[in-house]
This record gives sequence, C-alpha cells and structure tokens, in this order.
Amino acid sequence: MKPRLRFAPSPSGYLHIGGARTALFNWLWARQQGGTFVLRVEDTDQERSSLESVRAILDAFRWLGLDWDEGPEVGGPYGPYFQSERKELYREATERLIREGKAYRCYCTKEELDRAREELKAKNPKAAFVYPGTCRERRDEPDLPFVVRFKTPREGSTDFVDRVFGTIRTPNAAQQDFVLVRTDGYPLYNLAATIDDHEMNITLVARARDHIGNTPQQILLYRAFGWEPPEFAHLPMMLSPKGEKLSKRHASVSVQDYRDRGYPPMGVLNYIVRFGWSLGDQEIFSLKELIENFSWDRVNKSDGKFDEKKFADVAFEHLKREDLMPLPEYAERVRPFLEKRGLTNVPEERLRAAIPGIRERARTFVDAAHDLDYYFRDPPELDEKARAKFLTREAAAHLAGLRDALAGVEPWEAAALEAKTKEWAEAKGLTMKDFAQAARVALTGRSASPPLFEVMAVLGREQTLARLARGTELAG
RNA sequence: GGCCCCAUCGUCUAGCGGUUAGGACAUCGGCCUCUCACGCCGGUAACGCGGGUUCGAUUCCCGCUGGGGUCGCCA
Repeated sequence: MKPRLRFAPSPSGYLHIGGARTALFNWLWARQQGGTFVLRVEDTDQERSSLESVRAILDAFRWLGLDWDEGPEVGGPYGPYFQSERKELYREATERLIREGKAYRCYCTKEELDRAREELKAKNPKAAFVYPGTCRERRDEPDLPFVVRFKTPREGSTDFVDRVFGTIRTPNAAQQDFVLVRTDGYPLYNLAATIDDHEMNITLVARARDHIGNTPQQILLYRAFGWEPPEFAHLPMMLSPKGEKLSKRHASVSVQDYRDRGYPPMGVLNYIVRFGWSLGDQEIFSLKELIENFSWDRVNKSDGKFDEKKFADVAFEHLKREDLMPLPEYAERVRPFLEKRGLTNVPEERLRAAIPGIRERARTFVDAAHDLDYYFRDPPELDEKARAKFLTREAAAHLAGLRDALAGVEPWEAAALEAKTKEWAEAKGLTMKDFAQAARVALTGRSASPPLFEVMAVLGREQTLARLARGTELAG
C-alpha cells in the first residue's frame, strides 16, 4: 500500500523552521515511496488562526520546493482540508462517543479550573493540576455551557510502537480526562487530528517529539471509535543553540527569514534534514539524493541544537556549486536582491558572466548582490577608505599607463588581458603588487573583488578603459 | 513534582562487541595569492559516572547524574 503522509500546520503564524523539518521528512518519504503528501490546515482555534498565515505557510512551502498532492488550492478526494470546514464530522463523532458513554459533558467553567490551577501552583509550584473528574459520572444535563471530555480508562496502559523511538508505554492513570470539544463547539487538536487522520486515510503520522504525549490520547480515541491507528514516527527536537525549545525569541525561526536573508532553499533543506537523519559521512545532498536515500531507520533519537555557522556553511555549498545550483537558477534567484539595491535593469548576459566570479565569495544572495553591484552601476560606488589608501598620486601614473596598454587588446578576454598587463608591467619594471589594488579600486570602487582580469572581461573594453581613466583622475 | 524520552569532540554526526573512535562546521597553524574569497595541508578536541554481562565494552543490561519534552477550552 502506498503511504499517505500529512503535515498539519496551525495557521497562527509563519512556517517554523522546525515545522519545515517535520514537513520535509514526511514529504521525502511520500516522494520516495510514491505515496501522497497531504497538507491539512488545523484552524480550529478561531482566535489565533488567520488566512494571512495560511498564505504565508503555503508561500514558504513553495519557496522550499515542497509540493503537496492534496490540500489547500489543489483540493483532493478527502477534502475539505481546512478543519474549520469539517465541524459536522467532529460533531457527529463526538455525539457518538457521548452516546456510547466514552465521553461526557463537563460543566466546570474555565474560570473555576483556572482558579484551581493557580491555587495549586501557589501551594506547590511544581505540581501539575489534574482535572478531578467532577462531571465524569454526572447524569443531569443542565442548560449551561459545557465542554466534552474523554472518559480516560483509569486502569491499564496505552502503548504504541514508534518507528523512531520503539515501544512507548504510558500508564492510563497518568492521563486525565482531556477535553475534546470547547465551549464554543470547536474541536480540540487531539480530537480533530484523530478524526481527520483516520478519515483522510493517513498511514503514517510523523511529527516532532513534543507530540509524543498526545499519541496515547489519540490512540485512546482510535480505540474508542473502533478504528485502527496509523503508524507513528516521532522526530527528535531541533533546539536553539542554547538547548531550549526554538521560539520566536531566537533569531530566524521562520522559513521566510531565511529566504529574506538570502539563503537558498536547498541549503535550508539540507541543513535541517541533518537534524536527526544522516547517511554515513555525507554532508551535502541534492533533493534527488535525499528522496532516494531517506529512511526511518537512519533517524536518530537525540535532540539537536541549531548551529548558525554550520548552517551558513551548508547553505554556502549550495550557492557555490554549479552542480547544486545551475547558473540560470542562480541568476534568477539573485535578481530580487539586486532589485533591493536599486539595480532593476540588469542584463541577463552580463549577470551570467559576472556570477561565476563572485559565487565562491558570496555566502548569501544578499552578499552576492553586494558583490555584483559594481558590474551594474556605472560609475561604481567608491569606497572612500579604499580610495584614500590605493588611489595615490603614484598610482595615477600606473593606471594611465595600464589603460593605454590595454586599449587595443584583442580578444577582450581574461587571458589576453593578463598577458598584455604582465608584458606592460615587466617593461615598466613593475609587479602586480605595485598597481593591482589601485586598478581594483578604479574598476570596482572597492579593495576586494574577483581577480582583475575577470572583472575586466565582464566589464568589457569600454567600461574598463573608462574606469581606469576615471581612476587616474581620482588619483591624480 | 508525575509521566515520557535522550546521552560520542564546542556543534551536527559515523560507529550497530575487538577501530590509532571517522567525517563536517567552528577553532588554531601553514600553503596558494593582484585583494577578498575559494581551495589545499596539518594541529587541538569526544565515548558523563558507577555497577554488571563478556575473553573483551563507546557499543548490551541496571542505577546515578545531566539534558529535553509534556502535564491548556494551543497545536
């Protein structure tokens, strides 16, 4: 049977980097096995859910290159894929549970419970409040607001075999009568997710380890409904560099942050997949390799801490290597970052000529756009420190001489330019060190750039000669 | 605190009874060099502790310690 996997985000913010990791594992397995990847929007919390968040999450998925077979925008045979549109299903299921004595109405108010929770906390800060079961055996049905609670068995234990963690056993006595339906009639996570995973025929639920505690509750529900539970696979946590749960307080937890900071999507994917999954000593993977090699038995159990430096390096590999990011794609992806610098009419041909020289230097597209700037801004912006240091009176003569020497070079290519320059320098008794930095500042406005002759080749004869001339003036 | 889970360099990890404990990032030296990078060479750096099992434990079992998760009318 082809597996059906799902990722079920709550649209109450952006796509979290940890969520992206979970989605990726699900997606990889679905793609490798020829299964189905479903996106389901868990918007049962009216207060926190927004359409704007749905859009942001879908955009993040698109940017990462993770497509979904069923879900928002594409539909599918198990829809609707928004839980807010499936209320009738939950209502019927809940009524059945109540009718069969497996769930009950609880009239305790949130205020009462909160007060009890606080009182307990005041007495013993470490103790956890457990719902005392006040309404568990209640027979009357007063005309008051109520929630529906699950009647958790008091005896026995609920066990399941996790694909990553193995057998996990939870004593039922440790579970309380958890709430299934809110006062407002909306279902809670455990109820809605269980019903949907069953109705949508999900075969494997893979999610982060912080859901391990929900699993027994969900299994209890599957049993109460008489359904066969899916398989479960829990993933170790991605923690902050300090080892805390990743939250908004930490830098860049949302996927769009990484996009905006100029990282390539595959760099993000490659880094996060290594949280919990590995294949021998291999560090860098293409998407294709991930799809081919992903397996649950290579997923480990221990949590990992996010390391910004390592991430930057992995992302850099994906920018640097032509085999991982072909030139046309690089050009397309860097354009928005050039536009942010005001460079809007960038000719494709020159862009492609310039990229090979800068891609091994730029660690992000933000850096790349910066490094590309002088190719598309004429005259280039001049770094004053570089000017003061290198465009000296002595340099003026060198620049003028170099300009004249290069004026007639044919063909206008790096090798010919280099040969001619060296010939000129030798005749003058100069070495590259004597004039290279001055020439660099004249050509690029900066003290750091790709090798001079590559810069000249991209700039072309006209601009090269003009900039050398202008450099002569500035120096003199 | 109850329940659940985890434990190899600073970080991500390989290892699945016998290895000089490997790789990557970071870090420290050096090389290359027209700058900045890239690249290359080399160094420092880990099996948390205590019991077992075994001829032999990083590896299997138990305890301790440490870390994390969870205990909502959030998901």
